[in-house]
Amino acid sequence: MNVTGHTRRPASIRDVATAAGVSYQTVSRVINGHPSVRPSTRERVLAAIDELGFRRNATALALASGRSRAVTVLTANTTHYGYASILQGIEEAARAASYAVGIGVLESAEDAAVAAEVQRAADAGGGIIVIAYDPAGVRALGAVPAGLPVVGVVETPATPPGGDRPWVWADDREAAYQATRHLLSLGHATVHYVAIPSSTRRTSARTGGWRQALKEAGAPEPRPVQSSWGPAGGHAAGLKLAKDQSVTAILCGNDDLALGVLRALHESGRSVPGEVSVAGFDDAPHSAFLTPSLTTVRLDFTGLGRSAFALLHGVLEESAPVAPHPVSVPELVVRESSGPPPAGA
Amino acid sequence: MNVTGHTRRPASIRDVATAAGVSYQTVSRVINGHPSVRPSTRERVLAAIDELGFRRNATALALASGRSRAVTVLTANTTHYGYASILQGIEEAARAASYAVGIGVLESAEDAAVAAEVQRAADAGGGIIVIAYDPAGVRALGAVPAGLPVVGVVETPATPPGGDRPWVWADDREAAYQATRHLLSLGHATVHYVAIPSSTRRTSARTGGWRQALKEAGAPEPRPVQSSWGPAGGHAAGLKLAKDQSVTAILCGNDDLALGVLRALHESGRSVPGEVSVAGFDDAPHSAFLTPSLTTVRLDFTGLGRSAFALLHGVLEESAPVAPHPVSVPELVVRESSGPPPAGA
DNA sequence: CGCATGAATGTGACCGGTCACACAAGGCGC
DNA sequence: GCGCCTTGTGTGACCGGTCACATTCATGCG
Repeated sequence: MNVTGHTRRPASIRDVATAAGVSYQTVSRVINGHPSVRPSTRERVLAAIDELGFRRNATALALASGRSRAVTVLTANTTHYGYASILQGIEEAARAASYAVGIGVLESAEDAAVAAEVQRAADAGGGIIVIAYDPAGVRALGAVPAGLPVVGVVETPATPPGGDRPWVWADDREAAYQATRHLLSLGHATVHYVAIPSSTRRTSARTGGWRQALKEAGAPEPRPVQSSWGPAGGHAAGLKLAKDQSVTAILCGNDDLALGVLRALHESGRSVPGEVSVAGFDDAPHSAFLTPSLTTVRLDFTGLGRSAFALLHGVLEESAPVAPHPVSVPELVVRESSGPPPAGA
Repeated sequence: MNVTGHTRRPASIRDVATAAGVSYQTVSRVINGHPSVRPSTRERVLAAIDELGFRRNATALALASGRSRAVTVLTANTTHYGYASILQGIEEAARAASYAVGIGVLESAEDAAVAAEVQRAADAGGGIIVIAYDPAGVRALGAVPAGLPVVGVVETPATPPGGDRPWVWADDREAAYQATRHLLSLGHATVHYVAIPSSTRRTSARTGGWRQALKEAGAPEPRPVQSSWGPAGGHAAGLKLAKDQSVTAILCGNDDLALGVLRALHESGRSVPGEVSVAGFDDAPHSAFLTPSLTTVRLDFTGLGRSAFALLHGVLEESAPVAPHPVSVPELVVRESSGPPPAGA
């Protein structure tokens, strides 16, 4: 090991070559595991590498070979539970594969801003993963120039794509369906829905699953309440719904929204689950500890992130066969916030 | 603009040079804003750049010049509110300065694993920001080889460092002090503390602020309850404290912990704030919407992240003067979860 | 025994930029 | 009219790897 205190320029393969008495190309062969290197030579080179503390320069590798072992994740948000968990999953998988992970935040959904951010991601080299749950993400996915390796993390598509499309998704349509059926099965006449901002299409996957469950049960379909991502949005929506005495069950587009709704119901003097049942979406870490604890549907966001990376990895390197990603089954988690409707209803 | 559909190799400065009828060096001068280029020449080059859709190759730039306009953030976690917010702040500032942001997660605090992750960050080139609120982070900060540009985001240091040290921190010591004084001022005999895992030192900054407030008030100092980061840890700690009828005020190391404590008190039949007051730390987005809403101390994590980047930016480029980062003042947010102790106590 | 074959290694060019320096043309002072 | 400085531009080497090809030497086979 290099123990000299000087912060000298790090050793290059030519330094190693000189130290080992071979050509730089032989060093290159050794670090790349090329078979036709005499064992004794390999030994000497490895010794020199160790002695000089050589590390292969990632920048030079990227420039010379074109491959860069890097992913850039484009996302509108890094703090919300779902987004953060997907990012975590990507990072895990990327680290395991020795890939570097970069992030770019889509602060605005405006076309020019999105395009600029996509450009930056493209400049970084390597692959791109776009989290396309919102308008900014959807636009970014669309703005990625053809030919670049990219994978989208999207809502459940209306019709499953050809199987080889570079997209992954959690089955949030099914999740919404399950949650709605759960509430209906408790005896509620219908279920109201507080929606997260849709990705761009008229009907988001979550809304679709909710609607389907209502339709199958012959329940009336109330207008969904459009909201934002955070608890404040849920709070506002909750205050509105609380005024309507006929509302006995509310499904929320995510757990943060549900939190706001719970608070609004509390402030309006309506008890949960006595008078109104509430269900969330995502099973965020805090949901089990709320009072009342929140009935919700768990989605495996971390696994989704891992799948996204695996798919991209397959696109970037021929090796790993691009198995169509396993859509994990959402899991209904029944807690205190849902129960039968009040007797009078 | 290049409108041909072919995914051809992107244009290099030599392509632009040929198109504009100049040498590649002149193109280099134009894209770097070098003054001595005849306006008419500059014009022609810019036209060629536009026509070919030329973008400067970041990898080649990094290799040739040594500067890489990139930051890698090393952190033990990306999903907890504080960490995620710091990351968000860093990203914002980095984006504004046209820097790429990479992340590396310290999954284990084990020395070898930490060292490997630090190596990866170093390999990426550019600067490093280490979030050192926990043992893994602290070790990573220590493992960064001398000579590399690095900034640490740390707990309030016991004695403010020389002013030019590449560290930033929020005043969490003061924040804990304020929260504790608030609870004492309501009439509580003392305040119990549920601690997040300390960074490594015996006494964390938060613990120190709490202790100081107790000491100044002449209040007895109960043993802090060591816990984890998430609500589950707070729940366990809360169940223990709930059994002790003398406990009337609890300060928690963060809002997630406080959430778990609230739940534990609820399950134990102890009312908040009637019998027990609870205060959190960080003012996470959901804290205002809990029932009861959570008294907490707000820390500007996003601003902290921005400061960290600004400091690193100053280290990497001589330009921006390295103003010592402004330690923002924590803000006590009094909500429903704190009140006077029960009459009998 | 001569030659094709393959293993082990070396040489030069290249990736796309930057840097140091050379060089031509024009303006100015003397 | 000469030298000198400044402005504008071009040439070659270099950053640290990879790639394509050349070279050397030992081996197998007709």
